[in-house]
Amino acid sequence: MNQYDPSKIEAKWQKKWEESGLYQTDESGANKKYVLDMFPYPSGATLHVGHIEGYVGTDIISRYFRMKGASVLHPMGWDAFGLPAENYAIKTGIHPDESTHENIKTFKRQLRSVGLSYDWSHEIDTSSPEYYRWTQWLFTLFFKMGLAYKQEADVNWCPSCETVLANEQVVDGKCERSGDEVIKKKLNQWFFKITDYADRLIDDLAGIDWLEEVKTQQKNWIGRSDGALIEFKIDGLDREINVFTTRPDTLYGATFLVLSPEHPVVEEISNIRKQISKTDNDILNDPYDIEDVKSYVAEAKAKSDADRRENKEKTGVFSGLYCINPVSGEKIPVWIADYVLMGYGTGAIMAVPAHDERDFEFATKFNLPIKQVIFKSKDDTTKDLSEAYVGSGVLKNSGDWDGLMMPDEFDKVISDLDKKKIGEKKTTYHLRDWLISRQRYWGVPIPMIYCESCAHDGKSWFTENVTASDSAAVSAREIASSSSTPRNDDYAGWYPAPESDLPILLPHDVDFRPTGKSPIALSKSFQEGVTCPGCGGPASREVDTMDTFVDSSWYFLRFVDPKNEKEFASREAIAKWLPVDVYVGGGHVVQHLLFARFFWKVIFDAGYIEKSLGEEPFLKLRAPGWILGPDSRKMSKRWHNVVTPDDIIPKYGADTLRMYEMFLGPFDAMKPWSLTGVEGMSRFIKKIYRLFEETHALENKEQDKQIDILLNSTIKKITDDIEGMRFNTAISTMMEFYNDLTDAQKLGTKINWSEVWEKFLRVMAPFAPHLAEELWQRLAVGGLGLEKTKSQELTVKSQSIHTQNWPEYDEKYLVQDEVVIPVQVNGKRRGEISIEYSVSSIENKARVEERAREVVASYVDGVVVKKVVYVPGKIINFVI
RNA sequence: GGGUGAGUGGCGGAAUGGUAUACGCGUUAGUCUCAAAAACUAAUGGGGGCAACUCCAUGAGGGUUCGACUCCCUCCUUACCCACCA
Repeated sequence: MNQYDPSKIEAKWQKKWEESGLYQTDESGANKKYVLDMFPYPSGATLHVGHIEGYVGTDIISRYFRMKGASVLHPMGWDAFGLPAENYAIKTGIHPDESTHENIKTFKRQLRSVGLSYDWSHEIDTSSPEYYRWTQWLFTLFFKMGLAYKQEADVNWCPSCETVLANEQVVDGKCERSGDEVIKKKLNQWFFKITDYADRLIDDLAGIDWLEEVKTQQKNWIGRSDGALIEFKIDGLDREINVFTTRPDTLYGATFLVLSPEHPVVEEISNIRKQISKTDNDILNDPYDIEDVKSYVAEAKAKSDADRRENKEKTGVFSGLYCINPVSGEKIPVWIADYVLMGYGTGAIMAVPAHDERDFEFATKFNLPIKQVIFKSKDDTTKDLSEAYVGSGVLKNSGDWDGLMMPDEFDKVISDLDKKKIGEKKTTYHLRDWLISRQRYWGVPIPMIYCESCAHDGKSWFTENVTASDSAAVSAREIASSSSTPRNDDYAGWYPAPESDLPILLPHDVDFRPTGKSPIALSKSFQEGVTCPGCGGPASREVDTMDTFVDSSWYFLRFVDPKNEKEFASREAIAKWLPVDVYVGGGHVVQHLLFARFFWKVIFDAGYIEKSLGEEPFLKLRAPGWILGPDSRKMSKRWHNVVTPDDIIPKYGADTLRMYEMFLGPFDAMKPWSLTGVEGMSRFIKKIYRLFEETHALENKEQDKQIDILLNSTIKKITDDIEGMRFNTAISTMMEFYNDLTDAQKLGTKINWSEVWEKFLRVMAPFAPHLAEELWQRLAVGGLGLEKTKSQELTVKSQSIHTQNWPEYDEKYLVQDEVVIPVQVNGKRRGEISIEYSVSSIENKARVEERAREVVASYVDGVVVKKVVYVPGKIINFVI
C-alpha cells in the first residue's frame, strides 16, 4: 500500500495544473465573481503563514465558485514601489529594481507552493512602466478635473525618511515607517482633493457589506461634524473672528474666545491694538505685555504635535484683544492657547466653560468667568458647577432662546443665527486633502511640467484648454468642482505631461541616497529636451514621486485588463468584472480602503465606469485575523517566532498547511500557531488517504439510509460554511464525517464507497486541492461511476476535480427516520426519547408527552405539572 | 476620554433561544514492539458517591423566558482603532 507523500503528489499536480491552464480565467464573465486579495508589498522578508491565511480563504472561495459554475477572476500582483526597497538600496547599493524583482520571485514561488489558483496571466507589477504609465495618466485626469493641486502647506516631514508623509501615515505624531518624530515643514506639495468626496465617502458606506468596525473607523477618520460658523466682532474695530462650533445653542455661555497660536490674527495683534487705541484708549490700560504673547507663540510653534498632546496641563496667554458676544453683547476676552488646533475648523473657538470639559479646565486655571446656560430641567437651580455639564437640557440665561430644549430644538437656534446674520450652518471634517508628493526615488514620477514663462503670464493648462478635447474629463471636472472650483492662480505655469509622452520613465541611473530633495532632481537625462505644452518654450518636469498608495488605489481596475496598451482598462472589461465581489485583506482601514474608494468615485465621475456598476468598488470586505506565533506574540523577527510556509510544506505538505490554517479558528479572529496542531491535521489527511486506499475499489451499489443522510448533511453543512466563510467548522464537519463513516464501517453498515468518495472528494477539493485531485484521478482509473482514463495522466482540463460540479444535496436525506428528543423538567435535561420523525409534529403532542412522561416519571409523578412546552422535533419541557 | 469587538475545559475553539463543552490539540491508560516512534483502542470540565446517580460550572451580579453561552441592564477584564476635532 502506498504511503501518503505530499511532496510527490503536490509538485506533480501543480505542474500539471499549470501545463493544462487549469486556472485560466473564463473570460466570458458569465455569472462572474471577482475574488480579490490585497496584493502584497514584496519585501525582503518572506511571506509567513499569517499572510497565507487570507490567500487560502480566497482560494477556497474561488474554487468553490468555479465548481458552482461561475467564471471567476482571481488575480495576484505586486505593490512593488516603496520605501523599504529604497532604504535597502541605500544600505547595500543594490538597485531597488533588482531587489524588488528578486523578492517578487521568492513571493511567487511561495504562493505557488501553497497551490493557490491564481491566474498568473493577469499578474501586475506597479513598478513596471506598463502599469505606472496609467498611474500617471490617472494623475493627469485628476489634474484636469481640478482634483490635483500644488500648494504651499505645513506638512508632515519625517527627518529620517527625508520625505513628507500623508496624514494617514503619521501615527501618534511619529512616522509610521521609521518611528521618528514627525516635524512640520512648509513645503510646496501636490494634493488630491479627497475632501470634495467626504460626504459620499461616508454616505456610500451604508450600502456595502463590510465589517461595521471598519465602516465606523472610516467615518471617524473622515470625522464629519455638523455645527455652525459664528462671527465675533473684534471690540473697537470693524473686523471679525469666525469660530466653528457644534454647540451654537450654548452661545450665551461663551465667555471668552481662544485662538490657536498659528491663527492669522495672532501675528497682527500689535497692529490691531494700535488701530483700536485710536478710538478707544481703554485697551492701553490692560495689564498686558505683547512679549508674553510672542514668547508663548514661539514656544508653541517649536513643539511637535506629540509634545503638545503630551502636556496635560492647559497653557495659554491673554491676547490683548476683546470680542463682542453677538447675542449677549458682552465684551469677552480673546486668549491664545495650543489646545486649539489650526488644522480643524477655523483655528479659533468660542469657549463655553460651563459646557465643555477643556474650556472648563482652562477657565478654572486662568480664572475666567463660567456661565451656565443649559440646565437639566426647568427647576434645576444649580449655582456653581464643579465640572462642565455636557448633557442635554433646557436653555436658561439665553435671551429669546430661554426654554428651548436641547438637543431637540437645536434647529431653531441655527435658523435664529441665520436670521440675525451672525452665523450659519456649517459642516466640518477631520479629513484633510491627500498629500501625495514624496521626495523619494522608488515611486511613480508625477507627470507634470512647469513653465516659468507661462507662470509669469498667469497661464496654465486650465487657461489654455477652455475647449479641451477630453470632454469626458472636463464634464466630470464640472461635477467634481461644483463644491469647490480650482483656483487658477495655484496652477499658474503647470501643465500635465501630454498623453503621448507617458510613461514618464523613472530614470535608472540615479543616486538615490536621500538629501531632502527628490533624487530625480539630480538626474541629468530626466530634464533633457522638456518643452512647455502651452507655449513650447523650455520647461522642467516635476521631480517628486507619488505616494505608493496612489499605485494601489486603482490596481483592482487594472487586474481586469492588465495588458491594455490603450487605456488603463477597457470599459467593457470593467463592466464585465467589477465591482469586486469578495475582497480579503487586513489592516489599511483608513488608508488604502479609503483612497481606493475615492479613486473609484473619481473615475466613476469621469465617466469611465458604467453607472450601473454603482459607486462602490468592493461589495464585501473581510479581514483575516492575525496569526500569532506559538508564544501568542505577534510574529516578528524580534521574537524569533515567525513561521513561514517553507517551514511547513516540505515536511507536511501544502494541503496540511491550508487545512490547518483554516481549522485554527474563525477566519477573522486572532489566533496562535501551534505545531502540534499541524501534526494533528497531518494525521487527519493521512487517515483520509488510508481510508481511500482501503475502500475506493470496493464494489457495492447498496447503501444504508444512514450513510445517505451523513453524506447529504455533510455536503449541506460544508456548502453553508463556505458561503459564510466559516472554514473552521467546514473542516470539523469533514472530520466528523470521517469519524461517523468509519464507525459505521466497523458496524457493518452498507456503504456505496464509490458514491461516498465521488461526493466527499469534491467538497474537500477547495480545501485540499492536491489530495483531492490525486484521489479523484485514482477513482477515475478505478472506473467506479466515472469515465475511465487510460492512465493517471491528467492532460485534459475537464478531467480535473477542480472543473467538476459542486455536489448537490438532497433535502429528503437531511432528516432522520427517528429523532431523539431531550426531555426537560424545569429546563433541566432529565432524559430523552426516540420517536418516529413522522409523529414528532405538534399535532401529536399528547402522544409525545405520554412517552416523555415515562422517562421522567420519578420527577413528575405525584406532582402538579403546570405546563408542558413542546417544540416539535426539538425538545419537551415539563414545568412543575 | 471615545468607538468597536471579545471573555466557554489544561490549550485552539463549537453551539446565536432548545441535550453546553462538537472538532482538534494536549494528557492518561491499554494494544502492537526487544525497545522506542508511528498507528490503533479507550478515558478526559469540576465536586460528591461502591453504584444507579447527583450537585456545580460559559468573566461578576441582576433581569426577561417554560428554557439563556446566546436577548436586556449594571460592573469587571482584555484586544484593536481613534483621541485637546471645539
